[in-house]
Amino acid sequence: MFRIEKRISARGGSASGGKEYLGRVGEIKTSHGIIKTPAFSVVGTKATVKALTPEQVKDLGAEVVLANTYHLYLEPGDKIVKSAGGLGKFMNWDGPTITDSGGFQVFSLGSGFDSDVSKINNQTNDVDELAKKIYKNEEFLQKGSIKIKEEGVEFKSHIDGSPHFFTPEKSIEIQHNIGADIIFAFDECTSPNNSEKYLEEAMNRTHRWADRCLIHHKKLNFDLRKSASDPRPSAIYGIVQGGNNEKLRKESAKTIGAMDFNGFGIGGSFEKNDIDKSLVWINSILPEEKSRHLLGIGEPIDLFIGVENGIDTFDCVAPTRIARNGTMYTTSGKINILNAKYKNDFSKLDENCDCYTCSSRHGGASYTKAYLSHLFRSKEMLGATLASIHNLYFIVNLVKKMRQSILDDTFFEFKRDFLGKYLKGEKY
RNA sequence: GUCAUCGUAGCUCAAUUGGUAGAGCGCUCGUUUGUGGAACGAGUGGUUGCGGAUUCGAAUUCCGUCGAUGACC
Repeated sequence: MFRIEKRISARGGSASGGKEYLGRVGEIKTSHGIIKTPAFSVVGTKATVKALTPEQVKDLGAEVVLANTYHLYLEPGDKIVKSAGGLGKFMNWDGPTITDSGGFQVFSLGSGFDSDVSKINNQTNDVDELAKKIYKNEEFLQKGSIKIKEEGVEFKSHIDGSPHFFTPEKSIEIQHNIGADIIFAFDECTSPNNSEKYLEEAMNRTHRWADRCLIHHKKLNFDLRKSASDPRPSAIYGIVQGGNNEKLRKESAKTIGAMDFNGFGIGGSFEKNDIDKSLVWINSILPEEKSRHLLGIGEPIDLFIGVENGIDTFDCVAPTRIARNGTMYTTSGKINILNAKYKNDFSKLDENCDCYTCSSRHGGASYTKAYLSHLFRSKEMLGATLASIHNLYFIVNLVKKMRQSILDDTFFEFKRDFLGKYLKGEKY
């Protein structure tokens, strides 16, 4: 299902310094179309890209949508999605789809709950402070609102508090009902505040779960081929864990990489400034002929790091989430449209952007910062829509440009030019 | 004109029998990386209409004054 077209040239220009690079351009074939990689998958957790119609999502250039197992299981229920004809039909998206397994919710509703940790660790290096956090975190895991067991994970619904039990088999079953083209193995997404001992324990559990997911997935696909007149079996990706630990990351890549998955997800937490190191550890080990998805990463600088180091697909809520809250990407960095200076600024959001929000190519005047400022200040829904279109276009297109630059042998020049402007001279 | 009620942050309002002024919204700034997030955090902001009096101490009691609202002449 995955084909590599071209690799970042090791000899390509002085910027590469003759180093070997893992980055590549390729294609993933799904039964709902081809994903040209590297590609950014937009996130539509509950079978909708928040604030946008599927037509708008398509128009801004998105190729693939990622939805979430846990959320769709809770509402409206995976059986309803199945009855609707699957995720794509249900939400009126005819392109490729992915579902995440619910493994991230083990983190976000578990040790990440009610705390300010995210999967990117950008916090203190103070050893005592870290020790305190690790202690607090593991205390929480003992008595928190989720319980992690060998068999699976006990959840409490964030909607009504009702109890639910997810096993690897259950997650795969739900994902088959939802019916995305690519599904993920059920894993445990760990926190940056987990101790090494816990990371290892969780990683080994994730590996055992990966095995169970694969077996159950094959069984369901086998049944599907026998019964359906138009079988469209999904592909399954295994997930590499191991946190920010070199030994564990390598071990996980080796173990998961050796299993019979169609591709791989790279999950868990990262150190903000060391994402590239982790990716080199992992992607040097994963079989290169299979595709790799970096879960939940989507800041421009991180996307460059991912593409350079062999990531084929990404997904991230950042573009849509920050858009709804008034932050927008521009070629010269992020701006908060709610800042006072934009009230009277009648310039375009981004002079260099061709999206619906910024460009007059769409049959009218482009929207001004002053207008967007007004929409956000008065909490008008259109603000979220225009900002989401812009941010998604910005990110989806950025990755497309990276793809083209690899084809043109200008990846490093493009990276230098883009980040030079985006970070306004800051070091990267 | 008379009587009543009321004047507290930009706005709407709090403040136990007098103990030295708070909230929500707004405003300013920040955060957001497999969506518990159209969310969250921080900051700014008042000689309590004005002038007196009583008291150790007044947004709170008393007198005067200005203003608002209502009722009645």
